Amino acid sequence: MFASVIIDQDTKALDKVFDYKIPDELNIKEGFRVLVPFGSRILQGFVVEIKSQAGYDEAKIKKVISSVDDFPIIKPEMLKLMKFMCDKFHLRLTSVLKLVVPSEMREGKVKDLFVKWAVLKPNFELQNLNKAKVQQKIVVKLQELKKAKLNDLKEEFGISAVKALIEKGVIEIVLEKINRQPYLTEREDKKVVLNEMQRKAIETVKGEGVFLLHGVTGSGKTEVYMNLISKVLQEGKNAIMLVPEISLTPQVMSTFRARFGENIALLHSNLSAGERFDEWKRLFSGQAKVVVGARSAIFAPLENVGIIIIDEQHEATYISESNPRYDTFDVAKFRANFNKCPLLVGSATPSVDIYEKTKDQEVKLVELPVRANGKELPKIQIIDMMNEIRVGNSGIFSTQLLTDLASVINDKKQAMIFINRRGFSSFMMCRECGYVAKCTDCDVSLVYHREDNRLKCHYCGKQYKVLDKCPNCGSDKIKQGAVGTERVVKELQEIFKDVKILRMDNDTTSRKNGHEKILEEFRKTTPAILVGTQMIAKGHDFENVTLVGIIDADQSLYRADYRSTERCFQLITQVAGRAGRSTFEGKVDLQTYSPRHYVYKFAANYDYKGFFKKEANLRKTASFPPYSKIIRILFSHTDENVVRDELKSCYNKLLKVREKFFDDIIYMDAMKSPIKRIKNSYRYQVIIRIKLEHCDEIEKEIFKCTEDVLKSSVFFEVNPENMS
DNA sequence: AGCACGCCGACT
DNA sequence: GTCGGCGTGCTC
Repeated sequence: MFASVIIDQDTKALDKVFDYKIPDELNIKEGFRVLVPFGSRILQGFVVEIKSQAGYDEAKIKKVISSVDDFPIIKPEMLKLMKFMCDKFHLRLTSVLKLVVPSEMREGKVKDLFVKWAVLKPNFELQNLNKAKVQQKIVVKLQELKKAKLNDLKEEFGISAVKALIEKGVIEIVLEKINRQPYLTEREDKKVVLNEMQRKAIETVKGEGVFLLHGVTGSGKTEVYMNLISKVLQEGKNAIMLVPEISLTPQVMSTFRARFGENIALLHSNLSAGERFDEWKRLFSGQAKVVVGARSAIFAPLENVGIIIIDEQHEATYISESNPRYDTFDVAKFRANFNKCPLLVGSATPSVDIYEKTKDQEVKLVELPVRANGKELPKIQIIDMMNEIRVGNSGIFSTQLLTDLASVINDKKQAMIFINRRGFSSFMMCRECGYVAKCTDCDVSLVYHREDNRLKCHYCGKQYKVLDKCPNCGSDKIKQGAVGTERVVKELQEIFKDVKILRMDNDTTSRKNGHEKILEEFRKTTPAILVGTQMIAKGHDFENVTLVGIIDADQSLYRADYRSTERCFQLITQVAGRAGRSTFEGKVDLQTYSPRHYVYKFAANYDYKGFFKKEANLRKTASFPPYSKIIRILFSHTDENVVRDELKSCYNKLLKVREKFFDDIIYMDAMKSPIKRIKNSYRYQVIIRIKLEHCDEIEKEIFKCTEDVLKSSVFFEVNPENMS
């Protein structure tokens, strides 16, 4: 028999399987970790296939040296998933490998899935050790103790002596499975009374298929998730639940731990590699039956999965934008299919993309239209900042917001000020009339590029001169629209001198636990104002927050992205959800320079369906996803000439594809990437927008065009989240 | 990724 | 003459 082995080294040159002969005495199956001779070295690899015929010159084939474990590390489902991902996202097997196999089990690391005991072989030859004093000592010790932990021996006597004894056949290594201590957590069975809607939702989600749980903020989605997981456990099956990293707060984790006790494995970014590996092992061995974690938890080595849940479905974190680029939803769908179980995605603001799929029942819609506690959603007031300017207030804060802040402080309550500041690129807007510079061809906002002082369209690459006068009203008050957290804090502090004002953004939370410390301080201070970016919009419930201010709602609106309106809607809804979580009434002050934009009307009324209808219509007319497909091919290499040449030859082939499918390809162009150099690599890209009808066929042809790109690394993205 | 093989410069 | 620079290419 022969084994197809992938070598655990993520390079283009090694992205193929290497065939080895399996010696009769070795019991090796698919998914096994093996040692193989590779060139002049011995490397670790993973068996992806067992076959009776070698796909290589048999005279040149080498033998597998040994297996590392006596069971497959990669389970059959995961092997199939790896192959699926390679196909779907055009990845290398070796890249996908590191998602499926924890780093501890990869190259060179054979860690404590077992205790490795060293024992003496019964009939070894002592005379060989005459001169090796250290080795003799080891033997004496082992004669005394019968067995010793291999690592202890290595530490006490040095690696080389131990190694020598193993090579001479004096010591044998015996593996013993580690029995881990179960989790010690008090289980707390809080009986939560479910409402009719929740009960109905729980009943509906069963069998195969994708379900979308659309529930307003505070409608009790989490309770639905937990009940579904309990149900699955009762059936003797396992469950996977994904949440965005940012919402995996200590409170959320303890809620799940209290509910599922030792059945649960939590995978979050604060775990050390070792702790992460421990959880992985508990899942692998079946000790843990539920995994709750961020994106990568979708690769949990659970078998017999009864449900997969993705919370906050619209979050961009579910799309991996580096190294192995993949979309978690597709991975989840594959696993749900394989396990013949439901995939449930939930959100208060589903992506336009998935909501569109509910129309033809491709995704089944389950709704939770009211808050579980029966409370009204906070009132959202749209504040026209153009009007503020007209009445002579050109500051950051509207009179309304300042009045509301003052009354919050007076009531000893709390407020959150939300600032939208993502990335350094920004749009140009006239402070006089609200004009925003847009691309003439694409109807998306232009992005200011500092390095060459130009405005660029991220969809077609067209460039424009920077404006010094508004083309609409002639005013010179046209500038980039970005306000920083620091400035907001500073100005607020000047107005409210004695009030505690906390700041939370990437700068203040880079230290470990910086996040928690600030939130903790905020929690116990009244009155207080918390100023922050995206990260304050998620998960945290502060019962004293009665006011939420959104400073520059337009920021998300005019990002150079067809999805910017959708994001703006999601953001407002989420931020608004922070206000009035408890007994107090909440209010949201939404400041904008374009108050008549349709997104505000729908967001202020919490009218998701209305928004969807409008947005879907616009996308359909403009042929943007989900009514078309955007493919981005990113080339990068340290030598700019190499990327440019390879991109060019690829582009020439693409031109032929365009000729062939002329009516289906809406747009295609090659350009520099907006961030043209990252980590010393030059980045060029091709953007192609195609109609849906023949898109699979066209996609295949497009991928073919990049096959003989040799030096540059090539990445593909479908409907990219951002184009940097 | 590594490591071998290979074809040109300055040195015991 | 050869020791060694790192460019190119292969690893079942």
